[in-house]
Amino acid sequence: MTQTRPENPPRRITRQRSALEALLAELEDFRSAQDLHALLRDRGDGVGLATVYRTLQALVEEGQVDVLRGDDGEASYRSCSPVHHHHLVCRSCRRTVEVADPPLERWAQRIAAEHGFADVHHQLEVYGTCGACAP
Amino acid sequence: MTQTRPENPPRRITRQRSALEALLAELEDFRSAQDLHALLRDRGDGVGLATVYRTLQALVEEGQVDVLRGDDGEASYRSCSPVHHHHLVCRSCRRTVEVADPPLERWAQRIAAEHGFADVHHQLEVYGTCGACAP
DNA sequence: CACCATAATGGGAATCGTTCCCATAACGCA
DNA sequence: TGCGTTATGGGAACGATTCCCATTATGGTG
Repeated sequence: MTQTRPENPPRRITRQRSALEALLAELEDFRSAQDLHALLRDRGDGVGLATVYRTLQALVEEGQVDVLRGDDGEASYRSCSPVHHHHLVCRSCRRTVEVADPPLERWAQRIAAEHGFADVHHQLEVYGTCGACAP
Repeated sequence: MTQTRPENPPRRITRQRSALEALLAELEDFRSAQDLHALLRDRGDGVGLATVYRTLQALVEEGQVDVLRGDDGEASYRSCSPVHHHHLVCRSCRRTVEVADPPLERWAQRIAAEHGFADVHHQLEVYGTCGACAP
């Protein structure tokens, strides 16, 4: 969904970055930056909030992390696979499953073309209530 | 996409609300609240910013307006038809066309069921560059 | 038409997520 | 080990949105 940028500006491996990547690797749901910042602090790997934001941004650009904007505008992050995919998100606990790309590409291209739009890109999220959260 | 709430709390028709609805009816692209606020001011129908936000919120709840969150988290609004639909948005000028629901409902239901998710809902937006904005 | 209970308004303060600034610390190649 | 450069972090700055609340306007009603 996000393209890796062509040039590779030297990116250093710092304790902070490693800590954040490690944390993200363990989580399987979307978390806000503030959330991640707090989790790191609790775990002992304190990282400045500004750094959390910066690093998260970098990870998104690299395509290693997906962002999702909540209805309140707050961004949530989650590590993701490098291939094109979409998400099935539990609206209650935010647990997330990556799902394959549906046969939508062709449809989107056609619809867009019919209206004179080019360079098409789509964005799809599926929301539901997961088994564990069902009453 | 948004359901009309069951009860109908008396909603008064004020000059401000009418002005905003009229403005929205003329526009066919997503605009930020601040944008709409400025447009109203320029046009002579000054409306307080807080009121613009409140009214916009009400219109969204009533299903008369769609919201879209930009990458920067800023919300954009646009009047919309009452039936289920999606959007084809120009990433340059934000001009928007409502497009029909693709044959996705069934796919979403199936995928969700496979993962134990219920009460499924999907959200899809298609981005592209419209004819007028193509280089 | 005047009256009233109540919902709506608006200006400014308050929130809150996110970014900026910049002096200091850490990385990694030579 | 040394050095040029990038990363860090704490606090200020920002910008969108919401809150507060005294004032005003709406829409029945008598």
